[in-house]
This record gives sequence, C-alpha cells and structure tokens, in this order.
Amino acid sequence: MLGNSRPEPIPPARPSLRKQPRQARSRALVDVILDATARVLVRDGYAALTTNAVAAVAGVSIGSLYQYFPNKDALVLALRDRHSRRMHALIMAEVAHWETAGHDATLADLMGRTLHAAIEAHRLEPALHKVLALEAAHLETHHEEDETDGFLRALLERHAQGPNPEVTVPDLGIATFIVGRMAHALIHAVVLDPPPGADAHALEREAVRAVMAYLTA
Amino acid sequence: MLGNSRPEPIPPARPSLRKQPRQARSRALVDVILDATARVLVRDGYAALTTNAVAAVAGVSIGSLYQYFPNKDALVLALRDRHSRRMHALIMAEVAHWETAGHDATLADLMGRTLHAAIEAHRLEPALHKVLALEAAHLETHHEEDETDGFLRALLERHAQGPNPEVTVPDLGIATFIVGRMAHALIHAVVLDPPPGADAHALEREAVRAVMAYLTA
DNA sequence: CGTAAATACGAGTGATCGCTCGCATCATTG
DNA sequence: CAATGATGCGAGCGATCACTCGTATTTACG
Repeated sequence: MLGNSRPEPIPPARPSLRKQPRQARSRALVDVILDATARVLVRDGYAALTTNAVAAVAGVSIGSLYQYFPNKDALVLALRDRHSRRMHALIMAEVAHWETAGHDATLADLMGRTLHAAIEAHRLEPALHKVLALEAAHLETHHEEDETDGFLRALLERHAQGPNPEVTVPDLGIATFIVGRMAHALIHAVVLDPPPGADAHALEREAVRAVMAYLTA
Repeated sequence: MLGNSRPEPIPPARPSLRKQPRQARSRALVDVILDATARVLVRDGYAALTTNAVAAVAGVSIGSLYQYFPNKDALVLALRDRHSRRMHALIMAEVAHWETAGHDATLADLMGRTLHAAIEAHRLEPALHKVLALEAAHLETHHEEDETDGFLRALLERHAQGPNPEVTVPDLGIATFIVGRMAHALIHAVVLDPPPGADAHALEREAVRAVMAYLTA
C-alpha cells in the first residue's frame, strides 16, 4: 500500500459535484451555497465572485463549500444548470398545458405561445440570467440551446410539409439556425435590455412578428 | 509645498491612456502592447490575460506598459476601441463608395449592402472580435452600437416616408431596436459561429432576408 | 555638446484568493 | 450506547498578479 487513499483517482473532465450530498442537511447546504453564488453574482458581478465571499454570504464555512464543489467554476456551472433546469421546466409546463387542450393550432399561434413562454421563463430571474449570459459565457456551453433547437426544428418541420405549407423558407437547417439565433437575441433584448420607456407588450409582439415574417416571407 | 506633485490629482472615470505618447517610439510601443494584448486574449482568453504576460509577449518591460495604461482594464478597453475604430472605418469606406456611385437604391439593396459591409468588417479579426464580445462584455459599453443605431434609424426613416413606403413597420423606434438586435445577432452567428458545413453565402442571404422580411412584412 | 525631459527598465511588494488539512460535531447503525 | 461514517469548520498556506519606484537610457533642443 502506497498510502494513496484518494477516492477520486482521476478528476472528472466536467467539474460538477465532488461528493454526493446524502443527508438532508447537506442537500440543503448545496442549495444555500448556490443561492449565495447567485446573490454575489448579481450584486457584485463575476469578477468579484470569490469562494470566500460565497461561503460568507451563504453563512457556511469555506471548507464545507469545498466538500461539494471541486473549484470555483463548478460553482457557477452548477448554478447555471439549476437555473436552466428551472427555466426549462417552466417552458415545458406551458407546452404540456396546450397539448392537453385544443390541437391543430396555426404556426403563428404556436410560435407566439412558444416565444411568450420563453420570455416568461426569462422573467424568472432576469438579473441572474443577464449576468450568466454576459459574464459566464466563456464557460463551457451547455445543452439548453441544443434542446431548444430540437424543439424548434420539430415545430418548423411539422409546418413545412403538407400541401399548403405555412413555412416558405428554402433550407430548413439554415432556417432553424437563423430562427434560433434571432429568437434568442430578441428574447434577451426584450426582457433583459429593453429600450427605456418602451411597452413590453409591443416589444414582444414585434419580436414574434419578426420571427414569423422571416418564416413566411 | 506639501510635496504632492502628482500630475493627475483626480483619476479619470474612464481609464484610458495615462500619459500621451509623444515621441514616435512610444507611439509604436502602445501599438505593440495592444497587439500583444490581442494575441494573449485570442490565445489564452480573458481569464489568462495578465499584465505581465502582455508585457512579456510584447517584448517590453512591465514598467513601460504602466507608463501608458493605468490598469489592466484600460488595456482591454483601448484594444476594443482600436478594433472598433478599424471596423467602423471599413464599413464607412464601403458606404462612402456607394454614395459616389449611383443613388436612389431600393431599401433591400441598401440593407443588403450594409449588412454585407458589416459582415466583411467582422471578418477582419474574427477571433479577436469573438473574445471581446464573449469575455469583455462586462466592461463598460461603448458607443459603436449607438453609431450603428443612428445610421440604421436614418436608413429606416428615409424609406418609411413618401407615398409608397417600403417599410411597413408600426413603430420606427421599436423597429430600429428590433432590427439592430437582429442584425447584430445574425452577423455574429454567421461570421463567428456558423453551423458546421453551412455555406457562408447562403447564411448571409438568409440573414438579409430575415431583416427585410421583418421590415416589409 | 550639455542638459533636461521623455522614455524604458524590471526586481520587488503588498494584497488577494483558491484551496487544503486537521480537527470538531452530528447522524446512523447495530 | 458505542462505533463508524458523514458533515461541518476555519486558520492559514502557497501561488499569483496588479502595480510601484528608483534607476538607466534615449531623445529633444538650445
């Protein structure tokens, strides 16, 4: 025995949780730490985010923090994951809600509802979302957008077929790409950075109009 | 005399150049330092950007660097300014070029040319532009976008008047906002983050189509 | 050429901060 | 009620890095 009793011989490429919190108190601890991370991030920005500050704001010891997060980036990544999951859940709840109700909506209707749901989801924690989008963009990208793109593509394909297609775009792959980027940018613009004094409803209406105009031009 | 001979009693809010480079060699030095900043930024990212590294890559002393830049942020800000000015100059050269030639182009034509010029400008130093957009977004915003917005608004206004307006959008203020964000996002998507295997020309065409579809829907 | 100003230098300093480690406390299990 | 593992603690280490300051070199200019 060479005395090497490390439980993790090879650190995982994706820095996530170092140790699984088993008991209830430790699970609560992880949540409290992520809450504190969000507060520091929103209040002081990424540059001022130190592990010591997070621990202090969370009211836990720096040692406890490192029981569950291998490094500083893991903290932000975990927070972003939690935030993404919450937004995604919100959107999917909306979508599920329609499907129980009437079917066969027009593309304009579906797109309007989808964008509206996405916009509402962005209003969950807009300040946090803005900081994450602005200052955590250099961290490894996650798959939120991939999922969104899949959803979008399916929606477009469904309405580009049949005898009277509503979607008149030449290339569905490119169209998905363009619409994805457009929608993302417009949602952020409308929710996180609206021009001063503008009406939120009008902005949303125009964002939907922009997407639909492209698809059905 | 209390011996306080500091030339800058109050540090400027905007950290720019600490001292004006007067001689040719010092002007060259500033340029070399900004070049080095760009290289380090592109190669290693913002997190790894240290003033010592920049000085080393530039082949100058750390002391010389601080003769002209009051702090690290000033370095990045100055680089971004230089980069913006170069891009802006490229675009304006294009615009001036049309105006000497024929007039009275259609909106679709003008918008296509404008977006094309912007896209070409983004191809100047795409890697640098990407890093700046992604990792220097938290620094104070500059006025590049304000200028672009002014240009855009003038363009729209010119084509929203008269008996047969090409622009059919309800509110010009909102339209400028929407088009500005759309164009910005699509240009970045097309130049800095195109989907693998996609044709650059097709992407550009669709970007223009998207903008025009919104304006003339 | 002489002198003063401008420029260039780089070792070193002070402060910050990510992270460890040895120990205390709490929960679980038999 | 042990005994064992899980959890929690926080002083402090080690490394990094922005930035200073005293000095050396170069240029401008009469």
